[in-house]
Amino acid sequence: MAGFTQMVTEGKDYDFHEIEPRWQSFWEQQRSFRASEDAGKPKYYVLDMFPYPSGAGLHIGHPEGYTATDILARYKRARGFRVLHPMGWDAFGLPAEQHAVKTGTHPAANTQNNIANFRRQIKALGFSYDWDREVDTTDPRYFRWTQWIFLQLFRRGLAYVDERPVWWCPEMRTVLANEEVVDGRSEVGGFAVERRNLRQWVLRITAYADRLLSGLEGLDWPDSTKRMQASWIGRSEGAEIDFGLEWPGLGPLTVFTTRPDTLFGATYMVVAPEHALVDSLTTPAQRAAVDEYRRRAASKSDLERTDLAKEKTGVFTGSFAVNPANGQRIPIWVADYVLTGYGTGAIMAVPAHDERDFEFAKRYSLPVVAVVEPTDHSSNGHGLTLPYTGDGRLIHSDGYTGLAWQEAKRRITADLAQKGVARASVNYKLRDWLFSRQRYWGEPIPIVWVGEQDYRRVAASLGERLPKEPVSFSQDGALFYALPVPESVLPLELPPVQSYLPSGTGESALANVTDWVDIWYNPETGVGQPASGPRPSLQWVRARRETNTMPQWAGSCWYYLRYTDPADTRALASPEALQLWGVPDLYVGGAEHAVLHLLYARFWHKVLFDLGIVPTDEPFRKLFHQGMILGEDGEKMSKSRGNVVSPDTLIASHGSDSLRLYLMFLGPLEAMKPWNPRGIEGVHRFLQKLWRDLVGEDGRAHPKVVEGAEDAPEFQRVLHETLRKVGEDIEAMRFNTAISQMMILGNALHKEVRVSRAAALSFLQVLAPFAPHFAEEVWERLGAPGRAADAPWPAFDAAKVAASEVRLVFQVNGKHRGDQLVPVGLAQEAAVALAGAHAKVTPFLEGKRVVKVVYVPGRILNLVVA
RNA sequence: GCCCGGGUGGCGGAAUGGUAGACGCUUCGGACUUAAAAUCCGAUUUCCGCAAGGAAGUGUCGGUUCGAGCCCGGCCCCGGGCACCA
Repeated sequence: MAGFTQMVTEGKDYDFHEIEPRWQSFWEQQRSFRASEDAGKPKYYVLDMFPYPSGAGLHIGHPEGYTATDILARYKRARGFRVLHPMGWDAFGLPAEQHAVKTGTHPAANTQNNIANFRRQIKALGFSYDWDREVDTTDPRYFRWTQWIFLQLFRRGLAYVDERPVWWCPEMRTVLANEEVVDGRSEVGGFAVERRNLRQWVLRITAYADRLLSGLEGLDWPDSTKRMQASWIGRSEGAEIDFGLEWPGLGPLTVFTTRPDTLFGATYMVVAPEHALVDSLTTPAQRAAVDEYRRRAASKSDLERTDLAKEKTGVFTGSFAVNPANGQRIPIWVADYVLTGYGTGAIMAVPAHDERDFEFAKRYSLPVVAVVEPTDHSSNGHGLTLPYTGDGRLIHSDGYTGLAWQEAKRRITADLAQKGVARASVNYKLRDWLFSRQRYWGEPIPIVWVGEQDYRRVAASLGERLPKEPVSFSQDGALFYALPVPESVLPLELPPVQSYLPSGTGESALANVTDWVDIWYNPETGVGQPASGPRPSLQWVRARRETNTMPQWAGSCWYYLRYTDPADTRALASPEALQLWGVPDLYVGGAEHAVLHLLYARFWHKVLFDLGIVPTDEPFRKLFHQGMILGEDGEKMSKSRGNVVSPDTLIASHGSDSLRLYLMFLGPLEAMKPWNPRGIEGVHRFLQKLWRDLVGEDGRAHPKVVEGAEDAPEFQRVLHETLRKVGEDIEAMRFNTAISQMMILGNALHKEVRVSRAAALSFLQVLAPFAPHFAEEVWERLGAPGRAADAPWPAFDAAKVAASEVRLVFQVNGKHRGDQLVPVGLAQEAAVALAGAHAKVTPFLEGKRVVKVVYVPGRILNLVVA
């Protein structure tokens, strides 16, 4: 034993207060868990969703997932893998900014304090992270590459600006994304929000919709998560159909429908209040009513337009369209149950076969024509309850009547396409990703805005750095064009500001830093100088910096790549590192990220794949969600309920090994489960008992642990069963049953008078991933060489697991009537004979005839009697 | 409304279609102690029984099977997600 092995703790008691910090500092000093880059070993990359380092500190939910991945990381190392197991900080975020607004101190200061606290808490749990690879999304050396990725998106035409209605929170004076608005209030803070149009950066994630959907198939993810992503993407196949208008000058009114087969049942049309043709379609007589309706719709929040819109409303425009199937004149209505953002913002209404259209038609007494009836329906649509949305064949549809609806859908689409009035079409619910925030504490978007003439002048020299279609917006009659900042000046850092409060005009605090925002800009070098100063030379152009910053999702979209090569200054990660580590083999985190984070990261990853930067087109092959830990009362933990359990408190009272064990013993990792404050006593007692059985009065090996002792066969059986089961359970992430089995072995050990040292050491090895401090400490006390963590995983001996005798259960007509120890491999005849002689069984056979024998060797013998 | 997941002792939970309740908590009894804590030993699904033993039992109703917590169908309850996406 080298170096460190002087026993600091000589005590005979299990003193975790001394043991745990001792091993933690040992690991820290030795940097024991640096990822081995030995290419001769198979790699295993196990990733946790990195936390947002909040001021509240670690929540009990964090170490739940982290313990699971740590067990896997330690287990895989023992199995000969080179393991990448990193940790970092998703540190941009609103709370830090709000804190900065309140205190006037830079958000980075508070963020670094929180990180330090999180790091301390995480280290106190003894996780085997490679701390040399820690990443921090707010570190300019990190977000330099977040910005770099943005520039790649920009140049590929995947980033654009758009004036669009977004949630505006007057209280925070900032814009919120849809996902931050819950029930018409801000998710953080619970403030009222309203709609407001603002210029926004948007990422064209819809361009990847199909690949994001089809890519799900090969992933080892929870089905529910895959389903959620699929329904979020919401692909639907149908057709765009042109309806002629009575005023030909307007062109056609185009709708999207998934049911072209119901075209003959279209009895009216609906356009969204924001539809471009509403004005032209409105007749003078209807003008007042339509204008009033549109005004009311505009002032409604999304909440009112969706959740509360139990009763559909609308107004007639006064115009008619022509059904291309039968030439019928059908009225065009405006109604807010049709959404602007989906399809064409207009629909053909088929009340007989759509619940929403049916409801609307009833309310406004519009005609209802059934054109599909169930196949097994014998009458001609009489007695059919409408709306009918099920399977069936067509009726009242000239030329298509009698066809199954799926076939009719194909034929009608094809026939209309032939005439040039329809096209097969695919639509997605997925919308482009709003990618800007009017906030200070985020990655600055590396863009400057210049006038049209300047853009033309410099565009040629920028070549590939620009998208094919320029990104521009107009303001007060002038056009502004987006120029990317050259990669050479990245990172583009946040300038100091007087106040962190958003400007209040819809821009971030950056808008107030005049010398930073309004600049003379050199497009070649990317250098900016205050516009208040003189123009350095004619090469420089007048520019305004982008004042939006990126949303919090940005940094978490690619952090798993940075871990492979966290200090690289030439690339987000070197091709060698990306080759060496690839993508995570396992990703563990909460189901609350099932859609957004995981979808956004997949999107960026696919773009990076298309750029040839990453070797795979999916980032997370295998995903696992740990379940939430509820409070003692079965409710979600929250400060207001006063049911929050703190890791710090538990480490102080029972130690981190006990906490780790209990977190895993609570129940299946994926299950939602309540915290039981008494429960941790159980696993703590298990460790204490084991200590007393292995460590003697002198603080060294217990006298019952004997080198070379012959272990009792039953003890050997339990030991090898444990070696087998713990390994299998870790692989399957069934940590709770692995711990049960170790407790069974602990109980068996306790009953033995003498056990071999080898058996004790094997036990410690399988325990080590769960309770690493304890295992190392006892390993050393027993005088074993090296570290438990470095010893190869103990193999189990199948021959020792098998018992020579098994308990065979006798059943009569499927009911348990007795049992008996029998030799393994007992023949059926012998088993039947034993049952026939068994005192408990014979009464049930009395006077009966055995008509069937079911024999499962080693398990049951079932005699079916008549 | 639609799509998932789940209902097992006082509690958390175990159970390749083969002894339901492993393991732990709780509670009760015993040992040790002046005493308590800790520790150790034992019991702990319900009902009947002094006992031996018997009967019932995995939300509910039915089905498949020699045998169902597990498979199939209906219903009830709980949790999660989506929610005018045409």
